[in-house]
Amino acid sequence: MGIEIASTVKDPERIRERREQIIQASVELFTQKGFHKTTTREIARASGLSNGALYEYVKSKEDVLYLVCRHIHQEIHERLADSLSSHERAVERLRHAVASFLSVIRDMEDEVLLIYQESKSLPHHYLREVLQNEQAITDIFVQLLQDGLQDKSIQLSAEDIPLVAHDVIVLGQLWAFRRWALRDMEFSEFVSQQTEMILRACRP
Amino acid sequence: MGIEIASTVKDPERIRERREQIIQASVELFTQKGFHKTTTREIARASGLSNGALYEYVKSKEDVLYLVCRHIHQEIHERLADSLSSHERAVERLRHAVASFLSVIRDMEDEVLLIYQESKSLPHHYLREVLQNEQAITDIFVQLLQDGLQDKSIQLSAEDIPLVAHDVIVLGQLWAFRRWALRDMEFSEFVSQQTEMILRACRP
Amino acid sequence: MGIEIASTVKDPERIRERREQIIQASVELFTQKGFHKTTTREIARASGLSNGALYEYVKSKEDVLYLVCRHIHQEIHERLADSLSSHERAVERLRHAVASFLSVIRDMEDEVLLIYQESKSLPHHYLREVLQNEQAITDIFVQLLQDGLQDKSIQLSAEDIPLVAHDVIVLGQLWAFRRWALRDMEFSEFVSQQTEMILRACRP
Amino acid sequence: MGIEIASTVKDPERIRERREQIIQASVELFTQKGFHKTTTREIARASGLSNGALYEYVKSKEDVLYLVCRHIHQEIHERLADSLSSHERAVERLRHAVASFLSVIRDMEDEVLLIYQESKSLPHHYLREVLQNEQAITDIFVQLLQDGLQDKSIQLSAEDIPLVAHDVIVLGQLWAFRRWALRDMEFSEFVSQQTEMILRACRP
DNA sequence: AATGAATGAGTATTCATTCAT
DNA sequence: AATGAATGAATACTCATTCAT
Repeated sequence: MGIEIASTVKDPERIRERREQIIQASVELFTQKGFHKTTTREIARASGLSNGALYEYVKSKEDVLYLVCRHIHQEIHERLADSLSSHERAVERLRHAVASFLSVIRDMEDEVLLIYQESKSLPHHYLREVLQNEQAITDIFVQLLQDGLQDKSIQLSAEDIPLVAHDVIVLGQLWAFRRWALRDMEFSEFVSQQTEMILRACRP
Repeated sequence: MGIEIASTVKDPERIRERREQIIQASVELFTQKGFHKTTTREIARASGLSNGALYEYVKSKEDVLYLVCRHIHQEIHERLADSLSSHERAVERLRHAVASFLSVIRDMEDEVLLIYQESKSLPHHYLREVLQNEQAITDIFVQLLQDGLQDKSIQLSAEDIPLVAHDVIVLGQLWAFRRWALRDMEFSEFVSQQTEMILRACRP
Repeated sequence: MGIEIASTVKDPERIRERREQIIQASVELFTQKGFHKTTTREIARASGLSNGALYEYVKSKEDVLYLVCRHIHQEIHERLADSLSSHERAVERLRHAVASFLSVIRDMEDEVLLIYQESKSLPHHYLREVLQNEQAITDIFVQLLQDGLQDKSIQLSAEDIPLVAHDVIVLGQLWAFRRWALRDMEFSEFVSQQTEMILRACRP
Repeated sequence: MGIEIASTVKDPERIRERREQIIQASVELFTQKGFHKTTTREIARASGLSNGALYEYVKSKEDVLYLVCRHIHQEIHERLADSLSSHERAVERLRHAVASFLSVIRDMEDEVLLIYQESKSLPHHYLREVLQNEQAITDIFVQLLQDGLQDKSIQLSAEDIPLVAHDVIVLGQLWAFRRWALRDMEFSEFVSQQTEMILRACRP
């Protein structure tokens, strides 16, 4: 899944493990210092690898950024997908999904910000992939909205759905990238307001 | 207004002109290549200045970034403020303000993105200032919402207003930073959907 | 006296005045920060001149250093020459000269150090001149020693005189360039010890 | 011994070797062109290292200067200490030490000058160390003079000893930093005169 | 597979000097 | 005579990447 990254190492399991280390270390570093101000030496050291070993699992610093972005998206996607409820009415499933999504955003504030701020440094082919992953998350809400259309628990014209789905995403991400403006707000308050905002869009 | 940036040049008019050149050139460069990948040489050359002259108007590369961010915010703020209508009912003034804001975002897509992606590279004291400017823009909508509360054309609990104002901002900026997902959408379509979304939040 | 330094300014009196300012400012700056770490801008500013005006009275930064070195030597030479006493016996005149010389060194510690540490940065033709000035000061002691030979108040073989004169100089300058080692020593103590050292060399 | 200088290289033996190269090259360069006019590129190239490799063995240009000064002092100290004779009477040991010291100064003219002229460019903590090393050399003579006091072969009041020791040093260094004035003098002549001067100070 | 030393291109910034006004 | 803006060469230091061992 995603773009294959070349490695000089044969054992796939070892590759998996080492890249796991690299990703853990890099998320930490990138969120703290930013991609450009993090050196590959720092990445190697924090990953428990030597300078040279790093380049056996990755061909460039940009590869690391891609791995990190992909990993973050995977985690968000997975957590969101896992939380999907099985209420009968789609609108209820949506309400739950929004709540879950907001929780994920809260837990992964720094990571969400990281993707927004650093993904522009990705080579084009990686960026495309990353945007697809972002879309895949959005599509979860697209699906829920379509379900709602079907079961009539949501009132929207079909062509409005894509944008509404994006709206859901950014209304959630707001918690991450306007955090500086929301210092005093309780997360629960945020959840109820944003949920209300979104659900209003789904009523006639 | 804003943080004073030292210059070795005495003539204030000349400083204004040259910094104007620097800003124009840098917006272009930063939006195309990003702040880190742009060199000061490129900035100087594109500004029509020599390497040395650049540093007579600015003390560091970060100064340039701050000037750029401030400039962008000023332009957005000004255009938005100028467009405020004088309808009797606040809700109408809000509707117009949203429309204007979205136009501004459309015109300044790259600049909006620039601030989101590069402002993290600012030294702390500059960043604070930049965030204040972002807040100042948000406050325009805070004011409109409060007006609406007053004249009863908007129904919201007072404590919800700040977040709604931020919602307005990100629902607008969405056009800029999720542009890749909206390739097929007409701007007018975007405007009407987002306006609807926002106004729904203001009704009982 | 000394090497003529070109100037684009005609009025010799004005040149004298301005260079006086330049020298005063530069002695201060060079002793504090060293020649290399002092910029011509600083020199100009501290001299009360504009950047450009500085270069009307001097052709290069090295010119300034030369002016400074010459000025220091002139002052030392003058103060030493002025203090020469008229005792009948040369050995007494020598004793007084040594005392005067040590006073001058004490008063001009920083300047003496400056010449030792920075004169190597002078272009060759200036350096030669500066060394001649240093020699001229030494020659005052050469003369006194020769006088002593003549009047028999000093016992030395004639060929030893030049080196003894240099010894006098460095035994005096020691106060300046090993100051860090003499923190606890009274100047008067220094004077009496060094005088004794020198006079012993002049006895049979 | 001395201040530890950080290196990114692990193998201590390699560090020793490379720094040796760096020191050799830098003594040459610094004595010829001075510290400020020598570039780090020149240092690297003359050391047989790449630009980057230089900075694996040293963190700054000032580090190189410190290494050079320390090396010079070490060599002087070692050669002087090694030459100490075992004559019964301290005054004889002193005479020999002076002769050895003067030989060392002659062999290391440029290096002695280098320390005098460039050590002011050292960061404070390095300068302190360098002055301590200079003092350590002086202390060898302090010790000899004290021995002489003990065995009565030298007549001095105890409190005069420190300054006399410094006198010995500068009377020796004179050969290095007033070389321009001593072009015609035989070194042997210099030795006998300075030795005589010093020994006279030690007699009643 | 791993190490870590080596490479060298790249970059922000400074500053002596010039020159149009 | 004076100003001060402009120039552009120069330079210490960094860091992604390679490669011998």
